[in-house]
Amino acid sequence: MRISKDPQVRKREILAAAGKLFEKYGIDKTSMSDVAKEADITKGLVYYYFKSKEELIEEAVKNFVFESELALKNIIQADTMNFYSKLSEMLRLYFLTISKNLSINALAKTNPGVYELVKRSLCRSALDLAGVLIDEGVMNGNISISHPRHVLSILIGGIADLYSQGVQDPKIFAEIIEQTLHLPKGSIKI
Amino acid sequence: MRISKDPQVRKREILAAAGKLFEKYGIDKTSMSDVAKEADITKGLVYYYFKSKEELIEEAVKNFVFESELALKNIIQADTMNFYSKLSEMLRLYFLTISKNLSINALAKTNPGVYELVKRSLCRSALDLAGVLIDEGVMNGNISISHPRHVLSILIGGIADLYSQGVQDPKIFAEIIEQTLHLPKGSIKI
Amino acid sequence: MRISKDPQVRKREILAAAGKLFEKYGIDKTSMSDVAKEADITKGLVYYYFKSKEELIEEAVKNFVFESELALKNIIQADTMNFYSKLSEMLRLYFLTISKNLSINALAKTNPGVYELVKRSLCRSALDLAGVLIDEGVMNGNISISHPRHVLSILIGGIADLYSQGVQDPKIFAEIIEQTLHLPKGSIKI
Amino acid sequence: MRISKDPQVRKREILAAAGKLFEKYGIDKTSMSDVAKEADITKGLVYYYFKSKEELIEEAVKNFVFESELALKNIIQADTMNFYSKLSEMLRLYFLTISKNLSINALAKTNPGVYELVKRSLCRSALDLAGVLIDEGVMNGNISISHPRHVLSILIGGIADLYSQGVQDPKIFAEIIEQTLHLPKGSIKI
DNA sequence: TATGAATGAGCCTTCATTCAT
DNA sequence: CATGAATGAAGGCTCATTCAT
Repeated sequence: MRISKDPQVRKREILAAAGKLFEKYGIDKTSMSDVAKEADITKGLVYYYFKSKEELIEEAVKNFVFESELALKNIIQADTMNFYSKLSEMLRLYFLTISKNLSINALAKTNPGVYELVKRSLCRSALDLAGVLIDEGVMNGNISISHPRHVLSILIGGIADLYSQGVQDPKIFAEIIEQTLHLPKGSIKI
Repeated sequence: MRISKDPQVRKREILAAAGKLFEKYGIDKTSMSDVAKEADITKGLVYYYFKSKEELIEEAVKNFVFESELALKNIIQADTMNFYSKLSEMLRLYFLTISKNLSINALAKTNPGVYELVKRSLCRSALDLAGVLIDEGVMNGNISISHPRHVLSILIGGIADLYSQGVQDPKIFAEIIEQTLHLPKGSIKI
Repeated sequence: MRISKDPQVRKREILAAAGKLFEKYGIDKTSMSDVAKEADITKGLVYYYFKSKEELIEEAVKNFVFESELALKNIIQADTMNFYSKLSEMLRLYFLTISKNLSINALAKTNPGVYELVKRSLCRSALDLAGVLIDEGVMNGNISISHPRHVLSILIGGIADLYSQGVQDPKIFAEIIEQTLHLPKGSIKI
Repeated sequence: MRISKDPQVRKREILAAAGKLFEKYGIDKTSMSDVAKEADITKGLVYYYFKSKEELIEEAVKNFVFESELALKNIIQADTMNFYSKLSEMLRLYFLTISKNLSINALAKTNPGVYELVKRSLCRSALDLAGVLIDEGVMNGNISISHPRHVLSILIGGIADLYSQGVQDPKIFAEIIEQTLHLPKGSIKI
């Protein structure tokens, strides 16, 4: 039967369906048919909203990153916390993001061109946001290491990898981060 | 025209062609036809040497990892250097491997099942080898941080990422490593 | 150019095309491309209606057997005829079936797995139906030979073979059948 | 290693290998590679002895039929037996042939064009040979039915089918044959 | 908006056949 | 005689994309 919906809603539904399948099976192994089935519509309609698979991918990824970014932003910009709390909070959120959807990685690792989109995009946003924190720390004297942004970058990527390899104890990460950023012991509480 | 070659040579050529395309475009987007074309032979011949695409992939990956491992082993097991030199040497080699073939990552990141094979295999081997060094360092008192292996793991993955993002100055890496492992300044020379 | 048709019609057309080629060239030597060409559509569309060649074969065979069965049933179950008329009628129909589509045999003999499906299915149905007649004849005293069902089976198969070898005079068959079943001369009229 | 053999021997070996595989898997599903492997030689050599697969098939089938014929001939032409003994003997042999190598049927049923070759060839030879017997019987007054050759043909084909469907009791066949050829009870002894 | 039949290109794989050695 | 590397033409199947309704 023929169900008409608000275009915006439909589009979001398709994006959601695509995102779900992309994460689960990878982009290459997800066909437009699959997406249509998952969204409970016909292939034709998918093409009505997205010119091509490529466009669908692009938007799905944007969607993805956007959601993550949003969450990060909200928390990190809170002005009520001190440096260490913010860092802690941010890390907690980061782990949440990683664990809740190991899918970020799934999506990323699974797909060629997309990898850059997601990883870079996520890292850029993480760096942008966390970077401000870092700068703040540097200015406050809370952070004294050199190349703080690069170190942050290494941490962000490396931690995600470690995590996906099974190391998931927050305490360990806290210690490692303190150590790596040369922060006082116990300053990070995840 | 018909050019016969020593099977060993042919096989290597095919493996090389496959490796090249896999790195460049990803495995899924490289067809057996592409491989044949790149190797300047017919599809049929590819199948003469490899029962299936899967087998070709497997061997190409093995090939890949093997070469990297070999190089790492050779250098790291040299008994003539002290801790810092070995670490330096190893890092130099690591960068060489990464830079020469960003392909490791390319290959790895691009492909689902393959990702594990390569990354795990490479990381395991890097950790195995470097791990010994680290342990040595711990025993010697050269290394005093906690979770040294995890930190190493983070560094290995994170550095590769940073590198592939365009940061390629060895000095920076040296500094970061010294800092992260809490080694004396200037101890690492890449 | 693009011609849309009622799916049911299309499906039947494909089945018909497949049936035709299967009979003519054998299943193995008929490719999905051939079927598509014969049906004047693209391969893709064949796969739109049938998941695989196997499924197409299965349905084509079912189609085939079904039609034959249907006709046999209708006539043999008529209650208005006596034993000999029924037998005559049935034989007439049998020859019709054979001659109209020598294909039954063609299809059957040509294909390994399929052979059983068709031949067994057709013979079973023929035996089931004719068997009732035979039993009736035995009870009426119209048939007095031993192993009547086996004899029937031999006749059914053997007649088809003879027929396909060029012997097609109904009178000859009538005589042979009378003789073989030990019926009065002239009782069978094809 | 390179083993040279008498060409005639080699050819026979290849024919034997082909025959074996053709019976076991069917002609279409037997590749020239398979034949070469079975004969423990290379594909090239198969083509040295047989211009094409078709030629190999042809000769393999001839080979096949020839062997069967030979056996039939030998027995049936013995002058020491009376009509009924010869018929009995011939039937015994026929069953032997069928049972020993249901392969005849296998080969036959499985392959399109080949079916005719084998079946016709075998039937022709059976008819030729048995036909003489039948004629003898007719002349002697031992056989009084009409269309004796056609009946024979039906029996030959029908019996093989019945046999392959599981009915394999010689007594039943003897009875059926006596009955069908209108011979005295007990005259056939298989 | 929405449907779903239809297309066409491309993919992995198999195999009969050839040919330089 | 014999080898086995090399070719080329299909074959079964999938899927992104289009289009008439």
